[in-house]
Amino acid sequence: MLTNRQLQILQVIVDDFVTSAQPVGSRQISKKDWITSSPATIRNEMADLEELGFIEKTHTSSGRVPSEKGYRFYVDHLLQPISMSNREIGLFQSIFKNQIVEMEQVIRESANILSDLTSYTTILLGPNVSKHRVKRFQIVPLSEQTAVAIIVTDNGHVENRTITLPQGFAPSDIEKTVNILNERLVGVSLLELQSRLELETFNVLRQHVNTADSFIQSLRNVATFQNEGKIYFGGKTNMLNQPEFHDLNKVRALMEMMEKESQVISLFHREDTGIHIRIGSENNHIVMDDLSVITASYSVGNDQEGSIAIIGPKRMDYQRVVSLLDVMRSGLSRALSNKVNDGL
Amino acid sequence: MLTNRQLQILQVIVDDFVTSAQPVGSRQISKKDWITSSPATIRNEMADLEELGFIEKTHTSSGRVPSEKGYRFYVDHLLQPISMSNREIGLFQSIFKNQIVEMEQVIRESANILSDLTSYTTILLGPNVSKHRVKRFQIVPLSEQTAVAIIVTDNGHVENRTITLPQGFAPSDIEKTVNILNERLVGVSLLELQSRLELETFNVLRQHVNTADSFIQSLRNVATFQNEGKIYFGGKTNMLNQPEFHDLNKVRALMEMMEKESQVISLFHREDTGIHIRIGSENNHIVMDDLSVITASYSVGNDQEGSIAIIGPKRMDYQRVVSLLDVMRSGLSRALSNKVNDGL
DNA sequence: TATTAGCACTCTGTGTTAATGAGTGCTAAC
DNA sequence: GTTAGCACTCATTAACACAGAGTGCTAATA
Repeated sequence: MLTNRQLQILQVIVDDFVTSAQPVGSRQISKKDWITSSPATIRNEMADLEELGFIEKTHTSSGRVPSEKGYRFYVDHLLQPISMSNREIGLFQSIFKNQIVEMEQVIRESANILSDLTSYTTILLGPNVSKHRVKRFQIVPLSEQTAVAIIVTDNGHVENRTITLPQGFAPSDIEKTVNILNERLVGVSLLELQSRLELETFNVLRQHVNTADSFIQSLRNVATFQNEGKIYFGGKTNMLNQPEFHDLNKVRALMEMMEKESQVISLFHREDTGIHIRIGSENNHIVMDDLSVITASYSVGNDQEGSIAIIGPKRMDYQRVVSLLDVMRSGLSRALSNKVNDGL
Repeated sequence: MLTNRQLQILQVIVDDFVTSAQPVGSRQISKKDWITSSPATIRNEMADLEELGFIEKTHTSSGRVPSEKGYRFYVDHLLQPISMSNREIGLFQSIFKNQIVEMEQVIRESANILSDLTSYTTILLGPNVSKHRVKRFQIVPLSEQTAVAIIVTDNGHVENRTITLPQGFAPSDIEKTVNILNERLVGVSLLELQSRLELETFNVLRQHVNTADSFIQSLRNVATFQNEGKIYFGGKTNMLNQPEFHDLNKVRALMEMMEKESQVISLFHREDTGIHIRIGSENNHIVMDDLSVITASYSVGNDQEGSIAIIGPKRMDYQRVVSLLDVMRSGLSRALSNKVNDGL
């Protein structure tokens, strides 16, 4: 168990290092006016904190830097919520107050504002369409052989695919197909769509219209969706301003990581709904060893729908980011839920 | 007018500098076996070439480097088409041969393959929707107050917007609206849609359905499109491997530039249809002073539809990139045109 | 017993100097 | 017109000294 003084010292080390990015020395700590001990005493305490694994030296005679364990302790025990400035509150309200219609726009703007306010990088995982339910099918013919298949979901998302029509497929066949699909599949979630299509409609379709196998295959194709939401970035280049990214190799590694969708998605921990913090190696990804990720999820209606992540250096302003994320999460949830419930 | 020997020397300087990124010295040039002169002679010629502005020294006693004027001359007079390797041809065919349905996927893949083959960055400007023509309108109600408006264009593109319905708007009103829109606006290009909507349909709508001003405003909104195609990137991080990007500030400036849509679009010169090369400061953008951009446009059907750009260091392999771009341009045009004409 | 002042020691960062090497320009010879 | 030879320039690198920041330890102090 840490003594009170040790807690104080750890807190100063983390706070100072977060703002200055420089190792913190005993003299620097002793200067804080709420710290009464002399540098020598602090050095002794620091030696103990180091032995306990909370802080590290970058070389024999340098000041101390928080270790991952140190950050973890800080985050778990020393973090205190802070309130936001008026400017910040204003910015948030500006996204949500306008009667905004396009969900995509709200999300895009949220990502930008978050990254502006934090000067870190924001990743926003959009609502996962696979939970949405089919509201309406539509097939619009483009030519003799091609058409566009459209699915509108209950909260206004539109999916579309180009499909190939069987030879000699008449407009009436299209109409029949659309009717069959709408009769049987409205209300089905996109996740189940593929199997329900297979079980309930293909046979019926074969009976009523001139269906070729290629057409069935096209329809299968229509019912295939990405099983993760769309990814939005904010402030991708903010990271380059952080001193830990003076190393070009790190920059490249991170940029390449962010180009790969699957790797980006693996940064999120979607198990749970609260705010989560992963520090450095806790992310299980070499590229992220010097970075921390803070995630939160927002909901639309009752479902947990999407996630927000902020990526910054391990030396991140955890307090601030956690507070901002919390506000943003609830703001987004409220804004998007209103939009959907708007008269259901 | 340059002598034959001067041409040879300039060519070697550009070619060698392109591959090595190191200033080229007289000895190095004399080693090429098709160069017969001695280093001293070459030095004299180089002094002349420098006086003419085709090459430069980085410092008093360094080898020579092509100037912008030198590159420009090289590109205008010394460039010779090269043929592609089997591997490359194979890669190209792999995109186009599969019966691909989604235009977006073809474009995305093209961008990736181009950047893989060149190890530069590719920007692909997708087809500009504003030239497409309306094939079908559709309005799908989501709730009492909201609906999704959908426009399908003649080549299968789908645009959609969420709109707000006037109070007490009945399903039959929606049907009437859709009918009026389809009767009057099918075949109109998206570019003209806004004005035609204004002139020809709003009055009719006011007569036949319970139209609120907010509804009219929503429809106006529906008819507003981005007037440039969507932007696709390939190999955004390739640039980081170029030695000229060892400078972090340049990296940041470039990355920030690529985040801004308008700046990216200004890189294209869409006046004309051929292959265009802009070298360094010819791009009129500080960030691009050390970079060259090669652009080409592809067409779908008869219209010039989209553009491809490859961004690399000024010290770029112009021959190779021009050849690749030429193949890609015609491949893309053919693939996308087939897709559209497919039975018109 | 806990704290603190003092001091030797360690490591980083910076500025200086010297040596090396690649390349040029010029002159004189071919 | 071409080329060999030579003096000169500049960038790069290594070696070295020195200042500064910080530590750990010891001995004195409250």
